[in-house]
Amino acid sequence: MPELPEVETTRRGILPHIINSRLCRWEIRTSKLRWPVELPAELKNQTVREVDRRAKYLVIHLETGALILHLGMSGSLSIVKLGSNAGKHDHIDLEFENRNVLRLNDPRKFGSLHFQKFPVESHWLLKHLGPEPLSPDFSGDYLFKIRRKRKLAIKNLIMDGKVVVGVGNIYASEALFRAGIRPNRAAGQISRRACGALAEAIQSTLGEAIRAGGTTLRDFTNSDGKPGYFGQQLNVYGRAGEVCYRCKTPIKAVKTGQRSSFYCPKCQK
DNA sequence: ATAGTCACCTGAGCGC
DNA sequence: TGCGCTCAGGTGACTA
Repeated sequence: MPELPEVETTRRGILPHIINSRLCRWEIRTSKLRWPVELPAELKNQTVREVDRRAKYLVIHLETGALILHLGMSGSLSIVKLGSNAGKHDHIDLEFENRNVLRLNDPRKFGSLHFQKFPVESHWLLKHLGPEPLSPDFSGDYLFKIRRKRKLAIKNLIMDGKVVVGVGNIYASEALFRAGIRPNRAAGQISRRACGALAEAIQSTLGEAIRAGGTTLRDFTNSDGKPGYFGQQLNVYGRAGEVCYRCKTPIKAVKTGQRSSFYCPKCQK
């Protein structure tokens, strides 16, 4: 269930349970995820130095490199006690010397796990990623510049990881609502002013969602402690036919690319 | 180079 | 209860 805020919430949730602990063994029950999962023997007994995030990838720094983990569409991580029974879609366990087990569950198997020696950014999955939305590298001016001559829908542009990372289908619709821009407007025709509003909307939407996810961190080790957008107010996503909270106009749904988008025809132009 | 489509996989929900 | 269809939070690979 992961967009950037969920991945960030997961990062903060697992961090205290594995940091400074040694990875003593692992169990790969299903290696057939998005790409074959195979971990080199050299990882054994390496200590977790840091748990980081890049885009929607969790980056678990060890001593000679890092694990790069993606949750795909349906992945989730939990911390369980050594020896606890694995369920149907519990594909991978990473066992630590403190008897904590980091367990990956992923029904649809779109997730992935790789190991990359330092420097981690050289990994092919990370190499071509655009700026983090919450970093100073991402701004209205940047968006304005990069959007030139682009004919695709603005929603597709902000969901392109080479442009900016971490904006998934839900938060793309939500950010466009905040900025007052229809999802299928051609990117190239968005004004400088609107690009500024959109960059801010992306940052505020993601930032608030991270803060909302943070409230569930305490329960992280419970398998049902699902952090994320269910607790949070969505203005348009999934609300086709219901009325806009702001103006009472019915929310519309459209397809942009092959994904559903939602918008208020009055608040968004 | 860009834009659009397909593919990977499982489960839930719906109409019949 | 069962069948078949559609849809779902992601994203690399492929095609035109």
